[in-house]
Amino acid sequence: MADSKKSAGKRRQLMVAAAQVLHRQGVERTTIADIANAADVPVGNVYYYFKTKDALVQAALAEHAGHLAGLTDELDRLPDPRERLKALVGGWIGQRDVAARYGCPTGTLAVELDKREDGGMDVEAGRVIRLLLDWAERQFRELGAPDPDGLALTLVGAYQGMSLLTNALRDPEIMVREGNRLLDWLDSLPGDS
Amino acid sequence: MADSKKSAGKRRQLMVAAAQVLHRQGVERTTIADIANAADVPVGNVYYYFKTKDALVQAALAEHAGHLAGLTDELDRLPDPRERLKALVGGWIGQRDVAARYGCPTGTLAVELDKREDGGMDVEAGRVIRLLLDWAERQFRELGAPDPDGLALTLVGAYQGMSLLTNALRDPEIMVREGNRLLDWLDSLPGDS
Amino acid sequence: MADSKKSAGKRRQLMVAAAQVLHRQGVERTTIADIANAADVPVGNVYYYFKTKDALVQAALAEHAGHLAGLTDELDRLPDPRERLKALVGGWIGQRDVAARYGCPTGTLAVELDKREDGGMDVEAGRVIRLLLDWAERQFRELGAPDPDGLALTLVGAYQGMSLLTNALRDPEIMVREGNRLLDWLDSLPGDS
Amino acid sequence: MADSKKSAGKRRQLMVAAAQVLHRQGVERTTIADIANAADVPVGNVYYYFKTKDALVQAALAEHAGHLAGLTDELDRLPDPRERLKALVGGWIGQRDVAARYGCPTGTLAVELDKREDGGMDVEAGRVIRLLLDWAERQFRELGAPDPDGLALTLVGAYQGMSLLTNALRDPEIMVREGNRLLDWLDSLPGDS
DNA sequence: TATGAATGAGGCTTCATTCAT
DNA sequence: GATGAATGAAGCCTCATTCAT
Repeated sequence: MADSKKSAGKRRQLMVAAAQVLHRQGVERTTIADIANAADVPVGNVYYYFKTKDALVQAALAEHAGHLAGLTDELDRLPDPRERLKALVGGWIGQRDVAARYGCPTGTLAVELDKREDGGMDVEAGRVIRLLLDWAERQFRELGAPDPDGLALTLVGAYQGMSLLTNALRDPEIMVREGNRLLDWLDSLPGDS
Repeated sequence: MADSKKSAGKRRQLMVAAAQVLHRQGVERTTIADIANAADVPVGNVYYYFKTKDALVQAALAEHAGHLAGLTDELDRLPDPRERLKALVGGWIGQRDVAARYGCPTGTLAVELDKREDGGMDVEAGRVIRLLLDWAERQFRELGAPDPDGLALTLVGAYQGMSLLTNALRDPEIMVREGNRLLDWLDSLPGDS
Repeated sequence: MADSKKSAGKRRQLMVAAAQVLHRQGVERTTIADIANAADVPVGNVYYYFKTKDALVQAALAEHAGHLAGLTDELDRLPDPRERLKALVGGWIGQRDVAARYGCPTGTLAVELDKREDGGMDVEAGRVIRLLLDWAERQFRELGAPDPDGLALTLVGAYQGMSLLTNALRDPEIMVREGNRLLDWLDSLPGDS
Repeated sequence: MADSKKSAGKRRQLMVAAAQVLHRQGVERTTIADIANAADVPVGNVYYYFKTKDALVQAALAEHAGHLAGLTDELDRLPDPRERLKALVGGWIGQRDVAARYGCPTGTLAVELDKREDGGMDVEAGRVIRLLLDWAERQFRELGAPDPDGLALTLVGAYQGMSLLTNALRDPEIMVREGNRLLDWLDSLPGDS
């Protein structure tokens, strides 16, 4: 059973390992060998699954997107949009230690990819961020709040900003403080619930 | 006299060039040669002014810190703390095109340096960010607002977040939108002015 | 029946594909995968038919030899040796576009194999060329021309030379010009016909 | 004195080494390290003089062109064009052992480069061959022979062909035999001398 | 001080060949 | 037999750093 998964799963293993290692070490400081080791795959074999390092980075981005989609799907089960948003923020706070150490995966990746000339990989990163923006906007809209688009921008921007500060100052408490402020803000918004 | 200036000036030239090029290309993708070229200094000569690449990065950080100090000094001439804060935000909005293309210099540098193992260079980046935090806190305090510490965190966090989104989505308008929101927010704060 | 043919046919498919692809891309720039693809055979399967890449190259050489044998057999049906030789040259001229693009298959292969250290594969290439030399010598001898050996050398040498120039200068007209000169030369030779 | 040449001469050293090693081993089988070793230069340093392996190959081609120019300059001192051409052929015969082992430098290089996709390096090889064609044509024209263009093609074609056969069959005597035939042919041409 | 040149470690990628099913 | 996957040895190239003058 484990074996039947092996072959099909190796690609996945690599994606997961890439997502994690790239988040921790950054794109440029991470070698293919690093990822191969983390995935417990021989270096040469990586190229059977991904033609270039860039392809692996893209895969890591996709992995983050998938993770995010899984998270929002989870949240969508909550009946109330305000509660969904608050649960999202709660999740951020829960990740404060990771954020303090490595920052927001998508955000830091986006920053790094932006410096590359590679065709449109930065755009790809933007797309992942937009996933979150769009989901948030839907919640605000469902809530009946005015300017849901702008509110989403504010929320996600606040998240990226507090992640960055938390990371730069190595202080998880920032995440708590600003997270709670966001929770209050969400509560203060007029809306159907 | 010209000569004594020259060598002192070369060091400065390198710092300025480093700050600019590192902001645009990122730390890892920038070579010593890139910076040397931008500063119009022969490659071999760089090492007379900076022992290692890391030292150059540090210098770039210091350059950013100096620039920031110059900016806040400028703002400090304004009589009213609320106006100072609003002028700061106005400056951010004015930089929207740079932000869309390259992000916030200090923020992106901090993100990249965090991924390095090098001794404490990430801390250094944090220090630059804290300069801004401290200045903002002083303004809020002078304004008589409650929790000036938290307000500074919110303000600077919002700046970093909106810079990141602006950059990731390549849309300067985000900077305008969120910047205006911050201006309104500053106006809404209770205070002595 | 279909199946028994299949596996025998696959070997042949690979030989034909190898001959073609190696001619076009050269030995060193051609990968096993290239040949496998051209032959529509899974990569891993190639090794059931040929132990090494070298064996495939040898097979391509044999394929060229076989092709050459088929050609001379065809020509041998002509009653007159002078006509046979002229028909050979006519065939060369007819191949001018291929020659302009890729050169003479045997000649270019010989040049490349000569650079290898591999045991005697260059000798093998020489053998294929000698097939042609020997056949030409027989025709000259049958024609009663003096020094048939030397004439064969001159004829085949001229062919290799004009192929190379045609290829290097990418000009098929060279093949026509020099081919016609050879035809005149053959006509001018004293002989029984 | 030797030292003053060192720095300026290193580029040249590399060109000469490249020309020789590439002739012997072929383009694809030759590594940068091979050339670096032959030139007694550390591998990493090669890239200071030549940006890529292709650039080195180009340089080798230029070296061959230079060598050829030197040769024809030498020949141009002879008063009679027929003698110049005969001296050229004599030189070819004199090189028979090299030809038997490695073929004609320009010809084999042209064959190999033709298989590459690299931008126009094959054309470059053609240009070197054309140098020889043009020189020969000038001699035939000066001799007053009809169709000097065609005669040059015949002469150089014969050279390439006999080099290839000599190399493929590993028999220097072919060079002697065909070389002498060319000498007779040159003598038989009507002309002013 | 100034500078072109030198050095070598390390990263990405390709590919012939071998395995496991 | 058949086949996708695995493996590791090179090869090309970049670059921080050091040297020699």
